[in-house]
Amino acid sequence: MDGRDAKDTLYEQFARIGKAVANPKRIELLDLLAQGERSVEDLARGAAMGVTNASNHLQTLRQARLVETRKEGTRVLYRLAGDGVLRFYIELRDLARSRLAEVGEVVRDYFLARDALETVTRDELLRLVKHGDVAVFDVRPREEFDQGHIPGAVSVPLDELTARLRTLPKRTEVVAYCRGPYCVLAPQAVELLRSGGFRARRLEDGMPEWRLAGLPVAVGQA
Amino acid sequence: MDGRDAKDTLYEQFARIGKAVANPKRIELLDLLAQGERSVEDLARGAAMGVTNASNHLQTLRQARLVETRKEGTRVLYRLAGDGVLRFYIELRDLARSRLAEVGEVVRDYFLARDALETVTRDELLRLVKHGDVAVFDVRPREEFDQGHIPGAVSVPLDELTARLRTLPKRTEVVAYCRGPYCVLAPQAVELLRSGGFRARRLEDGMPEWRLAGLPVAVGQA
DNA sequence: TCGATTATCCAGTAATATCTGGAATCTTAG
DNA sequence: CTAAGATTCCAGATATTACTGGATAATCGA
Repeated sequence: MDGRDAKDTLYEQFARIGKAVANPKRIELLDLLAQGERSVEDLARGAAMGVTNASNHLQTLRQARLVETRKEGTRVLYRLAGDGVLRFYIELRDLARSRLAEVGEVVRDYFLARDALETVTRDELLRLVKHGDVAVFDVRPREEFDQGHIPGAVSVPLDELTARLRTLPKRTEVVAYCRGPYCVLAPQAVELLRSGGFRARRLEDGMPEWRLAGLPVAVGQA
Repeated sequence: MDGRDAKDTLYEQFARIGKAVANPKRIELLDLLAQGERSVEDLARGAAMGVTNASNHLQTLRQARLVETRKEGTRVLYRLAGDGVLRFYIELRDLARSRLAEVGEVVRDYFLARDALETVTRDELLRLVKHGDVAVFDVRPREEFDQGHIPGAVSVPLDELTARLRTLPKRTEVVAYCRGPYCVLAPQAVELLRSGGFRARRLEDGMPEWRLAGLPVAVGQA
């Protein structure tokens, strides 16, 4: 075994991971999977692509050992292959953050302007929940809520929010959270709540980061 | 701005980072740059490729903002663009670690069998140095030592080690370190030292990890 | 067992990446 | 100002990747 050959093999293994995240669609799939396991068709719909194509990308991710599968009846459920993958994805995302400053104004505003809305850190939220001072809204789709949510949070998908406002006492403070820092659901929810006269903030990031921080997670329907 | 367009742009930015590390040679360049800044020709030699090719890869890395440049006379010096890049690289490397178990026995042994040799953690080494109980050997090339090394360490490139052994008291314990967990310099040094009758161990990882952990770094010739 | 549903496999095509040599650019030494 | 050295730009051949649509395999409910 030559030193050069060994090195080549080593860096080739590293590059396998790199190749897996060299495609925007595959990253979007990883982002969806960070919320919990999902079927191929579901993922294809979520990432706006054909089922065949989604299946192909998922195969690629599986060969790189970033995702794992489980069969349930006629469907194949994909999930992230461990927390290491999530840590890696978050590191990638944070590193790419500075690049967003370069792309068009429009995109920048779409994702970054929301930082202006006041956010709550995980620790703050924990404290608030413990004192019972706030209502915590999980504004993701209900299936994602069921797969894991912050204990004490209630599932309020965005399209049900308006209806829910009518039964909510005006003086309640609300903290909304969703998939992560680039998810637009929580910011939209906060906007809706504020225009309805409520005090509302959003969690600075989302469910995956909460779980990765080792904080408690509740599973199943509330 | 449509939500789909915005998402596409977002994930495209993430994928730019992915594409940058989708090639084994580029990863090897990053690995070299983790030790400090180097010129194009130097990097090309270190990664065993043509200068033109190396320059191309470095351009790619620069466009992804993973590296930055500085001109010095007729040469261009490349360096990592901040600690975020190093953190990302380390996360990638750790994630790829499990894949090494799949490749041939030969490669696995070349890099992983060395784990059998007893290692020292960073905290242990700090304590040992403070008590003055050990000699710390930096077995990387001298240029890398000059760009940053553990305070109190002496530069002993591998090819000078044998000569150095003659002036070393037999009862001295030595801790050797090099570029990182996949670098073969320190393990080879330990082997040499032991076969010469010395007590020797190696640091579990290398200089970049030491620096990233916020531990003190000395610059310049000892 | 049969039809419906879900996922994967299998070409074929368009697009992209990699590597190589030679030419062009820039900087310093003399 | 000129020559030499270092780096980048450019053009090409080759290989790899991304996506599409049709065919195939696996599973479930009736």
